[in-house]
Amino acid sequence: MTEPQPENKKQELAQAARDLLLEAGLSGLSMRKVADVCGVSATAIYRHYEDKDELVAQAVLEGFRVFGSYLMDALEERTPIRRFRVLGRRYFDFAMENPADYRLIFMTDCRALGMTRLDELSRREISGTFQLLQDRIGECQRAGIFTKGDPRSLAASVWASTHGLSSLLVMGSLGENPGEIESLIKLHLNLIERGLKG
Amino acid sequence: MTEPQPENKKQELAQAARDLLLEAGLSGLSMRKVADVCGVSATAIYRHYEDKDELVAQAVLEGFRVFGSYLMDALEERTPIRRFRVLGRRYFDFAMENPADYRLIFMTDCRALGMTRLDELSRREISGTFQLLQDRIGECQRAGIFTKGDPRSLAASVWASTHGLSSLLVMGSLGENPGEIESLIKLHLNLIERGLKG
DNA sequence: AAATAGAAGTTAACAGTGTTAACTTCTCCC
DNA sequence: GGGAGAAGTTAACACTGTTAACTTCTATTT
Repeated sequence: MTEPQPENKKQELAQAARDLLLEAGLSGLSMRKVADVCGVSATAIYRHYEDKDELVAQAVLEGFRVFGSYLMDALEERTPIRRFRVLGRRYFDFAMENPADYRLIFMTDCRALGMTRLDELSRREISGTFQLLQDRIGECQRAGIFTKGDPRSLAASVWASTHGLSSLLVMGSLGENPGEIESLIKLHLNLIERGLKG
Repeated sequence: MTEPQPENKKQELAQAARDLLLEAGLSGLSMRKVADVCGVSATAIYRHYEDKDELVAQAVLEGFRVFGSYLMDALEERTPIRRFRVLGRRYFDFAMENPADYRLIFMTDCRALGMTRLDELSRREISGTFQLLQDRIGECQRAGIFTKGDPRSLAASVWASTHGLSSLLVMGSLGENPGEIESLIKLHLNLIERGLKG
């Protein structure tokens, strides 16, 4: 038990990569820097990860876990409409409280950067989120709260506008004033719900 | 007049950079490749551009011009509501017809990549687009077509959802079927207009 | 016309990148 | 004790953006 806390090197490397990623962005991350932080040579990383792409994907995976935990709060609620509302609210909460993660997950053009693993991971996560939303909309429809119509299309519409607003907020395109931001989110959530009620 | 067609080297370099960018993405672009295509040494580029960031920004600038020309079509229309509708439609047209440009302009996290010039450029363009939209909404309000309310907030809402749907479509998260895509766009445009009519 | 200034190009080089190959070192199991 | 395999090492390769020093050409000025 001479080790500090990390149970194994693989996790320590991923954590170091994540720290660098969140504070300095993709351009601030290099194999040698990660290795230095962990007191190891750069090539040692390749005993644990196939390449940089896989290391980055692993680092971002933790962000996905956090994201998932935010959304899962919605399932604690007891009625369909409350689950739907909390889902939307928690999505924005995640974006505003973890902007660096949000950018990495949803605003990084992985293909253009040649990061295929991270791309796959993101697509899967987006897919999962989409399904979660579609299910919430479906149960609100069955409860007679929302208008009838293809839940897939409705989910696409809702998810698109939610993602769009989050992106703009995270980028700072709509200002930094917390009060204004909150009122934009409220307006948006209202607009969405009104649209779904037909 | 022994030159092929480009009037000067600076433009030729930007065009070569743009070609590489559109076909191979950011990771497929390097100073040496651009130089090779133009039959010149890599360091010659620095006689025309301060650094890679500036070259890339110049290459993407052409994409902004195309984007702008799509949106300007809206101003040809003769009534406020038609201008508003065409603006939305042309936005989607641009995204679907120029996905690589769309990604570069609106889906690249420049800050995380250390590309400050491109970041600035994108912010300015986004800002301009936002103003254009806000003005269209404003004139529809004055014409009594749209509900009263802070045009800035309404524009944010509309622009967010439009950008969000475009992003998802460009990423292929909502499938590739042209018919489905078109109906999603139609659904969305309808939803927006309905929301704005109160 | 000769001289000179400046732009546009060159090569060599530096520091940094991801990644591979070959070699060591350690630990565990038979 | 001996072998296996995981985890580490250094050296090296092929790239990356970028700088410095040097040439070369063109155009203006005297």
